[in-house]
Amino acid sequence: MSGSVRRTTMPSIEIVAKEAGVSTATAGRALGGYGSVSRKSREAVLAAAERLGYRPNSLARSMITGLTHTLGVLVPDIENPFFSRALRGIADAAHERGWEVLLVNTDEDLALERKALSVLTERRVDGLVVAPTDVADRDALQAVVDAGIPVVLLDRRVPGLEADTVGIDNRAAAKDATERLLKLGHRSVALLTGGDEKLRPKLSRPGLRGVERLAATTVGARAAGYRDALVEAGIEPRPELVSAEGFRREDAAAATRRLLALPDPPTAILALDSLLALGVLQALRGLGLRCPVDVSLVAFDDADWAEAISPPLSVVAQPIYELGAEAGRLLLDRVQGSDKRFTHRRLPTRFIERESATSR
Amino acid sequence: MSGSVRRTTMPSIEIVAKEAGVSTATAGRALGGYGSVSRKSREAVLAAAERLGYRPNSLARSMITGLTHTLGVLVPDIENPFFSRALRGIADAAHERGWEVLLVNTDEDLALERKALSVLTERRVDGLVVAPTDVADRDALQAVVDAGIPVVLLDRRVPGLEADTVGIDNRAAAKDATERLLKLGHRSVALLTGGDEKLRPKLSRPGLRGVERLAATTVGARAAGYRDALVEAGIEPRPELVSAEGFRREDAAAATRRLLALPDPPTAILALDSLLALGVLQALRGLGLRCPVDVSLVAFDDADWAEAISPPLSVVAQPIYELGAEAGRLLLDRVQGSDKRFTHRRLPTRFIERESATSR
DNA sequence: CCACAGATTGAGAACGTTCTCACCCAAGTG
DNA sequence: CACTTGGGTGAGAACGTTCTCAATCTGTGG
Repeated sequence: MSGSVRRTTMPSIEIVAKEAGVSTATAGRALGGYGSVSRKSREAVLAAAERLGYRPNSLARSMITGLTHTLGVLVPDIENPFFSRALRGIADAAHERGWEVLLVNTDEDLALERKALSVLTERRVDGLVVAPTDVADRDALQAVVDAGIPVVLLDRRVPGLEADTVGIDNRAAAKDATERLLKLGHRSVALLTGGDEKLRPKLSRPGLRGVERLAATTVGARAAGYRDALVEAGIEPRPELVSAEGFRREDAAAATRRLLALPDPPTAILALDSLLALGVLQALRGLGLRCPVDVSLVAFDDADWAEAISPPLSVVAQPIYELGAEAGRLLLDRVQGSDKRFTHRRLPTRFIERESATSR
Repeated sequence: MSGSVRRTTMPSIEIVAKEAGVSTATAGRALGGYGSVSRKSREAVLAAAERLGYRPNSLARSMITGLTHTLGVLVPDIENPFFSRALRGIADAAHERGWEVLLVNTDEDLALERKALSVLTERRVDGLVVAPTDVADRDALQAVVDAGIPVVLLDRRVPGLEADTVGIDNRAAAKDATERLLKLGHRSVALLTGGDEKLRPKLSRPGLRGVERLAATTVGARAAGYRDALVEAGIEPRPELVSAEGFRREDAAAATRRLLALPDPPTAILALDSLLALGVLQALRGLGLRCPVDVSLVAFDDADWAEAISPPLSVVAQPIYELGAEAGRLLLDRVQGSDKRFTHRRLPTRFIERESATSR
């Protein structure tokens, strides 16, 4: 432990008891509101506490009760609007029932995620909401569960883990979005996954079983849905139209330029999150092309700017806040002793048609 | 305490010690890495710990050391990109030195802020980063400081509070932005503050001393800077061009429509945050007006979409991440015993000229 | 062999709560 | 009057660590 120890001067229950002329047991009862205390004692204790500026020490309380009233929350990137909105939902659900939130950014880094799980376990959080990194460490998560800390997974799933999950039906949502583009007459639709380059070959040419395995991750499930729509429409998926070249805006811009330079360029693009959509728009501007007249665009997530820009963006809106709130509620139910079977809750998405996708 | 008590089965140091055949004191030394332990004992203890899946209980540790290694963070709205980015800075600074972050959303609600301060005090956080609500409760904050918990204020200041503060020079930044619009030939520049309706009369007609008092809040300081620029340019400020009609996008859109319906409408608008700018853009679209040919626009904060939309938005960029990181570092310095005088750090802003503001 | 420094060890206190348990006492009951 | 009932009370254990301190062990130099 580095650093000098700061010793605060906050009075303990014992001091308050002495001041009030009663035992610590009675003072504890008066302050904690349990057991039975005479009116006289209670008033004496409360007055003494007020006078001394007594604040209960919740650490000591937690030692006894075995509850920290703290929920750990692990997200890859708090700056991502998806996670900050979901976090809001989690925090609200927690506060509503008297819990606080200990937040850790994992930065999409597996080592950090493992470290965080370890730290939060030592802090004895009552439960954990985890939005796992794409390659989440099943064993590390299972170890937490085995230690008696319930876990709820948000957005992404981890096969084989004993935990509740909350998310959307990614495959269906992506399929629906793709179908809408196809219905508008687009025959060559590109997919911007934002995923890692390593993922790309798997996304574009999954084997028969490959598609199923893919569907475990969020990106994978959406890619599978995109594929589903193409196949059902009798269109042969073209690997070069599936891009997994990074999740930053610049990556998406570069990917867009590459796509539009193809001999047979796409006439529509499906972006798997709103940051990627920004990259597309930026690239189009740079190329002197216009949306939707030259290229149609549909994105996941209804960012606050989606409605305000020109053209207003057509999006697949997820109930992000509700996802977080539901995860929080589910977790607190477990913490408070629910022994129900693990549930996997899929909340409905909503396609919001604006002006960025038109018929060809 | 509501809910049933979950009793985890995690082994304590005592169990580990027994398994290893040593005393709890020795086991503690071996596990904690303090004091001196023979190689043989240490190995026995570590092996036993591994076997039993021992995880130290940081609550018990905190009881003894007086340090929770936890920083409390109070923000009005975690969904606001400003705060989520600043939070990222705080969290990174904290993690770097081995601290965790307990996050509370105050929702711009004074009662919630007070409640949160109380809860975090009881949790014995080692320090607090607070982005106070506009009408922050000085006394509640001072009580925390008096209880021995150092506080660092982020973005907004609270006059008379014994705390470090980190932010930008709001008055100068707003003055600079306004001057740039004036230099482009605009003579009637509107200001969208996003503040509360109650604030408006104060903003538009501050008395001589009023300006000084105003400058204490972020919105107030920026309004003062806007005024400074006008006055220096010899332009009489027009109260009806200063809008404080709410901080949501729709509020800004409505305000814009009102402004442009004036007999002598503004030719340029300065929006005090990026969400308000979105409202302006949305209103312009609705009115069939174009930016910048019909109305110029400059906003605070370089949102991710600012560069990608049409036209790319000219902005006053704050070093948001650095503000958070600096607040975190300053706080940890205090926690670890720095007794320096309170500092008020102003980080530099940067005007990014893009295409939303042109000469008239 | 003895004295001594330094490493190693364990008993037990401490942190600030909640919980268990026995005890006291006043008020009722037969 | 003896006997129960139950609210009110305080002593002390418990939670799981770290810290203090005295005791024991080890090896070294004389």
